[in-house]
Amino acid sequence: MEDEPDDDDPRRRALVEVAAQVLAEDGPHGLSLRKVAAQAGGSTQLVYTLFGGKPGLVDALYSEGFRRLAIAQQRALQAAPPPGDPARILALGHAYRGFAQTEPSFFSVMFGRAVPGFTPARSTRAASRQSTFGVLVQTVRECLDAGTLRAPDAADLARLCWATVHGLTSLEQSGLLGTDDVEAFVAAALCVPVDAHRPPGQPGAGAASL
Amino acid sequence: MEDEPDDDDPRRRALVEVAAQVLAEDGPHGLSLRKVAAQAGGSTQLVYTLFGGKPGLVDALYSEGFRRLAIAQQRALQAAPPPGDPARILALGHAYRGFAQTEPSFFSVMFGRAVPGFTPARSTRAASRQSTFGVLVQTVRECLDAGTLRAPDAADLARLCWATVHGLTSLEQSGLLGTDDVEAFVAAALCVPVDAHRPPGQPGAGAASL
DNA sequence: AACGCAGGTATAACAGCGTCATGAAACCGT
DNA sequence: ACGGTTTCATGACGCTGTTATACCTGCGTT
Repeated sequence: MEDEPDDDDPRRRALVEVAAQVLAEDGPHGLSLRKVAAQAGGSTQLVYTLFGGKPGLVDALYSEGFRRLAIAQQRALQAAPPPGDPARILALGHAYRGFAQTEPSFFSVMFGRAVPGFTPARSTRAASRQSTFGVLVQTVRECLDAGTLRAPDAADLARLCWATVHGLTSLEQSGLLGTDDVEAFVAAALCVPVDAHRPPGQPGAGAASL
Repeated sequence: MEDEPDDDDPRRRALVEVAAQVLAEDGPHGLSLRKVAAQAGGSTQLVYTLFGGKPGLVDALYSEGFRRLAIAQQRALQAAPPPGDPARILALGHAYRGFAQTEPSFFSVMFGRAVPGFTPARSTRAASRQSTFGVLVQTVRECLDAGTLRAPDAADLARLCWATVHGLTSLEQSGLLGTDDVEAFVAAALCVPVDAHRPPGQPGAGAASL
């Protein structure tokens, strides 16, 4: 009766690690159960006993992607100014874009329906969302509390920041943003959703970032 | 030697229409050559003679998606205030979101790597982009010329608007935006990238839209 | 210690996929 | 009317996810 994921099962973690490597190397299209199983030294049945099938494995990969994104967020915040500075929000945005560029296959699995039949489980989606979006909300809230940003609701502003950064990143990855000087444009654009809510008289985070 | 797409070939257009129907009904995962061929009353070879393979067919579907999006844009602008009013930009945003909700499978093909091996051809991507993004740039430029909006560059502001709307739409479709009252939030958020660049003293397009 | 039962694993098969080679049929210019 | 070219349908190949079957391993009982 006990069929909870049991995420600490070392065999599960090992298989997810192998699958993550295959995903990173061969892309979402090359992620096949036979390749993962072979590279893990077993048979495809392994995936079925541990994950119930490919969707289960991809679900674990989905979580793993958000876990890595959360790590990138954490590192970005550690290298950023202390809490209350809107530059921290920009740092999160750059970390987001950097993650998409470093792990485009993970990004596609998380946001782009890259694996044909897969839709993340509701609980997985909620948990993954919370682990990364919560950090952004907290960062925004610190700015509101410090008075360096003004907005009616922290979560709403965080949502808007996320959407802007995600849209820029997603369009850039799709090659639709326009090829001329993408880097500079994105760097400048990332300042807008923050500056738009900054009370006047404060120095902006500046377009000199990135 | 003549192997240009010849987009007016009625057989091509018919097959694209059938494929579009299969895509809309069964999703990107259910889009198989055998099903398209059967529904068109032929064999899979048809796709190879007309499109050179599945990527070619999907490439045509990609263009078709942007063509439909352009139509939605056109209709939205016809029902919007005359040129120069920033509300036209909002109307385009709502049309974009409406398209994503009406044709989610097309949206996934266009922006989300929904078909495993497919990447749009460079020329297809450029043409598709121009046909829809050009409209937005033009609409923004009219606002800049009318003085109802102020920004250093029309294309840059248009890019930012697109990214914001696309991010909101994409995250909403992925179920990651947050389930509580998505509609109202999106409606309000769509006003921000416009209001942020509006010279003070002008009445905003208001959050009462949508 | 030996047995029996349960669970996990590997093998092999099945249906479906995109793709391509083969033969037949149709079309078209000469 | 004929010869050449192009197109079409059929079937096969290798791949995919999934599943049934047989084996084998390990644990609890007697």
